[in-house]
Amino acid sequence: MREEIRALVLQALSRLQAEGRIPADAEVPVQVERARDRQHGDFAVNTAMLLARSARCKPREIAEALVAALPSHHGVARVEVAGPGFINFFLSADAAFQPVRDALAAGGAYGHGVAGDGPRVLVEYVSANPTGPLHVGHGRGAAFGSALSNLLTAAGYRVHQEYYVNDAGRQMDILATSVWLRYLQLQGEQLRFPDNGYRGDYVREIAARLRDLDGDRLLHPAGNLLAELPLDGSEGGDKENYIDTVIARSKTLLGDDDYQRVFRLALDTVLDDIRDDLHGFGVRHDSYFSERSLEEEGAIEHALELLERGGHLYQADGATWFRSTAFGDEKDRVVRRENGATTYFASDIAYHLNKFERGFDRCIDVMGADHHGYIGRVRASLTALGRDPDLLDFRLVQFAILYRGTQRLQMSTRSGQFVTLRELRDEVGTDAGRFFYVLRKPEQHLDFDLELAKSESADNPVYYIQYAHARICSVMRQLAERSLEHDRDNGLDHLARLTEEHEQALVNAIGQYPELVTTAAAAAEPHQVAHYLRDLANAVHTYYNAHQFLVEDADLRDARLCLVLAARQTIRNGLALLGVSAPEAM
RNA sequence: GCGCCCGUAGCUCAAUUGGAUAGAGCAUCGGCCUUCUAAGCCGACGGUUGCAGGUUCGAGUCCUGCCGGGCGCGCCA
Repeated sequence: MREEIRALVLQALSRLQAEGRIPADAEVPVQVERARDRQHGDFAVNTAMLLARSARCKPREIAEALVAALPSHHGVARVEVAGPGFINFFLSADAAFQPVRDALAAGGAYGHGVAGDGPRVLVEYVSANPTGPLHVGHGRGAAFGSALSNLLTAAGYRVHQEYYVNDAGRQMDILATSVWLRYLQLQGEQLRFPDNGYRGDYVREIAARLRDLDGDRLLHPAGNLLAELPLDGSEGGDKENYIDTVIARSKTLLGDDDYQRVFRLALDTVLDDIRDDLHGFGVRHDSYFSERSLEEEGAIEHALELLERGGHLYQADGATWFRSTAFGDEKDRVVRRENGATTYFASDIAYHLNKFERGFDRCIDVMGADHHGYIGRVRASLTALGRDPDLLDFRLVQFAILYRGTQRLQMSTRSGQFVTLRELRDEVGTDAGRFFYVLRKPEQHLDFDLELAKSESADNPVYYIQYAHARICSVMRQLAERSLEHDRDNGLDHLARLTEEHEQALVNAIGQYPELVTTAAAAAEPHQVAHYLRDLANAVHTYYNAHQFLVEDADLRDARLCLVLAARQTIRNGLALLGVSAPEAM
């Protein structure tokens, strides 16, 4: 309908231009927006106001002229000029009920574009270092990225969801070494654990598994490991230097094959756990992309070579630098260290280049807001490589601050308080967890109150929406109990009986869903879906309280049931985008 | 110091991306269950959108400068 109104206005415009009422060269976008207020009809057009200057004429006069030139249309009942020069469109009753017919006909596809023919987009999210279980801090990125992916899919994009696995860095060596040290302790070796080692229970569990699988094959006397070590941080030394020395010695003592054995087991175990955790949270990536594979397949050298060929690299202080300042970055960045190793940034250049080489039309990186410093240099590298940096979007997700009632939770690993995503899921459930994480726009800090998320009360917006869905299901159960049946076709034939204000408000809300999906997808803002659903649920509850659906009059009853079933379908579709279930009973 | 993000009702946040009288929830107060689930509904109270300028038919939204808060500024990942 929106498009049809647009077409009508365009026709009126060209008529006025032909008559010379407005300049022929005036280029004005015709924006059809949904009226906020029922008083202003269904749709509003602001074209007259935009034309005022170039036409040197009062907006209201242009609006009057436009209305006069407007072709008639069966879907439009009435057109008014209002306010400073808005043109308000009132839909005919028949056109106004179209959303009900659409929602019932399309079912799970209502509001969702045709799948599989849009641009290909890569959404990268979570990408947490596989050095331990997911933290509640990762939960928001997971919920956001997943909802965004669903939203883009619904809007017609072909979405590929990816997790970038940082399996190549020093942190991974610290993990592997931590596991081995715990393994040695399990075998009865006496040694002190490094300050910088990973101390979580999961490290001991991996160590125990290593012992079960490999017995004492990897056992080395602790004496060999501990001989002539520098002082650790708590001993007055440098903890970074200490752990690096322990890592180096572990590699020497174990040899390449055995060290890799420990490394792989640690990585695989942690990654399996992360995957399982995400699945439990309704989050599914299509692929896990290994940073190490970039190295192994020469992708990093490939990227650096391209930069070199373009003259974007130079040598200084023994290292190789990328002249990112030439592309707007604050300072140049090292890509190859003095010791010959490439940096994490070099991997990132190669990874992003790889994304585009795989043929995606667009890429979106969802990451924590603390990584925003990375945007400039990654964009710079893409530009240097001859790619269009505007095809890569960054969505920064701010931290979530957890509360238990009014008490703010400290989320340090050390405190042993509520820290993992799994614990959060266990406590509040996937539905509430996912909903609360995406309730706020991503760049806004999020206060996540566990008590509220758990509460089965009116305060809890998740239940409010789910309850609206369950109530409609309950009505249908009541219908069956009364040995009545719903004749859908009869209902659709009598939609005109739905004349109550609450009914029109509900139809209106249902009709907004398709454009909401489009808008929210374009803005990459899943929170719009959450807010929309709250409004839709409110329209359902209000209607429910004001009117009986199961009335004697079969025509009216069938029509009302068509309306609430359309609402139920819309709630279901919207909740699915957020990864939240739509229970039939509560 | 430089860069990015954020300042909206007592609290937590929206605002169709520049539109009409800035809206919800919570909290407070007052109503509604003999009727399809009260996890619901209706009403009241609550605002100089951090401050000061600017841009235009129109600014919470855009530009400038302040004030306040968060994050970032490694040959770490």
